[in-house]
Amino acid sequence: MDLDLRKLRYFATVAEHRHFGRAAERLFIAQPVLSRQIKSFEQELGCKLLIRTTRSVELTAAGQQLYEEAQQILPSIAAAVRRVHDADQGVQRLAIAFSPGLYVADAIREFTSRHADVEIDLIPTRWWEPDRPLRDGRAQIAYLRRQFDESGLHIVPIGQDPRFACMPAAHPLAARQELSMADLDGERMLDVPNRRTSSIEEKFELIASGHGIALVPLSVARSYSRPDLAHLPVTDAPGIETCLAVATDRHDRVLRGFLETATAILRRG
Amino acid sequence: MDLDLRKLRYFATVAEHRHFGRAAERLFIAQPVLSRQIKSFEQELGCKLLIRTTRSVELTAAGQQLYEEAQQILPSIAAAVRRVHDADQGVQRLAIAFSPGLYVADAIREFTSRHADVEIDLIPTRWWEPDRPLRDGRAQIAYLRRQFDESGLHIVPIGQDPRFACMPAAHPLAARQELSMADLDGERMLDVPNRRTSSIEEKFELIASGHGIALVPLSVARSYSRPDLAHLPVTDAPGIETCLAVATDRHDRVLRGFLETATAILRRG
DNA sequence: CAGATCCATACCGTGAAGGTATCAATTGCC
DNA sequence: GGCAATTGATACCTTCACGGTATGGATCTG
Repeated sequence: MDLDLRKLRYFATVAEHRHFGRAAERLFIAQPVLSRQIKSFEQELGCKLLIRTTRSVELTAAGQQLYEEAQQILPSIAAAVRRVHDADQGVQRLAIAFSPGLYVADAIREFTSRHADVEIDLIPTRWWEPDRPLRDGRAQIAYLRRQFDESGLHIVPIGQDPRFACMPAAHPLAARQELSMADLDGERMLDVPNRRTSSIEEKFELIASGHGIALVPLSVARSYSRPDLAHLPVTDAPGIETCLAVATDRHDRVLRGFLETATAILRRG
Repeated sequence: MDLDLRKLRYFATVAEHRHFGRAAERLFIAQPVLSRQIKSFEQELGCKLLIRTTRSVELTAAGQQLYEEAQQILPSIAAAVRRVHDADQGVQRLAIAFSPGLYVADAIREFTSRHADVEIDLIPTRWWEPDRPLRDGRAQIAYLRRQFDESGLHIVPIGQDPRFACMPAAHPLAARQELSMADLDGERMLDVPNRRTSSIEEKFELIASGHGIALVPLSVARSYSRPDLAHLPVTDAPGIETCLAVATDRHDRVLRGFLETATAILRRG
């Protein structure tokens, strides 16, 4: 019924070396023991894993699949045990779910500088279900763009993320204090990432070299400031609403601390 | 050294019930056995997991952490074993990595209808490292926007995804059959999709409420059609290059089949 | 054909897991 | 306060899985 992790490790070593003798040596056990363990493992699983001749060891389809699974499972178990030991040493932990569209680096940097003892787990989510890790308990906080008000979640709007126009410092508009969307009419706007740029850095390269102007959220503008680029607030651009969702059943010190930090970040602008 | 999954299951059951007797009953073992196994488990891990009095059972911090880990580990192991059994029954499997910005549903639907015997694993990636699952063996195929030519990956451009202008249905241009980039001069263009700024849904909200026009790939236009939006092909807009990356070390029938399907999809338009 | 290589089998000792019987401690009732 | 009930821990026994050594059978090599 339970998968035996020791046997899984034995199997993974044999699969890696394709050789019982060398695998046994690596595992610090005698070769006959390894043969017997693998055989027993195959019986427990109910399927053959290895095709052995006296001169070669090959993987069956099931064996190949199990080998790939083992390469996921074994390190993840080791990491889990490490986290348990950390918790035993008093390390607090906060798992934050975020969709790729949301910029969380500032809040996390600020939070970790204040709470150096708290370990952060970043859990990437699929953008169409940003609340999933929250619901299945894998995260305590989730970043969302729009407002979910589904049951069991507590939504905390942490502010409008204002948008900035990013342009070359030499651009005529760069002398202004702020802009409106009307000022940008007729400007060449970069719809990135496009065929030439996919990284945000390349985007700023393009802007700096005069290929156009882009609208970016405050947090991006702040973290990519360079002397040859100007960022101007666009007063009437629709802000991007960012929310934090927290599960209703947990309200500890760490969680409250992060909410405060995240809110403060956006407020400060 | 190896975590004992049986003991982990025992512990998880005790943690769930907070009661040795009932947990033992659920596990179909005698209560003293359970007590001894938990004690042994704590010694193996090197930390206390439970605070027991004769009338109550509580979790320590380490115990709480381990309980959460167990809720991830145990189902994932069961799923892994299922996949191994599937593989043993001849079920082929294909893991596809994709960043949220890339639309893969059409290709997958088409592929599964042709290869009903192949199980698809969808692996969401962080957009800044879309090739990660490929490199660590968790996926056989990765969707990318731009051309990575890093070592060990084989890049297959599967075509230009033509771009459509998305605008309110009431917009003057919406009556046209097709557009050129010149027609869009002076229009307010929305700087999305930008993985750092906005969800797709929000983008279409903005467009519908008259805040601008956006260029979107065909696949996105097709899957987000709504009555108040119009999508018109832009004949001279540079297409968005979509690539598939495959690990160089695997070239089986299933993988080749998917490449063909994905290419055909984009060709058909 | 002889020797080397390599995996499998046979057999043995140790220890962990499961069982039953019972103890010790706390709670609750009278 | 004392007694019964509840609950987890301990003691002791049996079985079986895991480790070891010795050896067999098959295949490749010179």
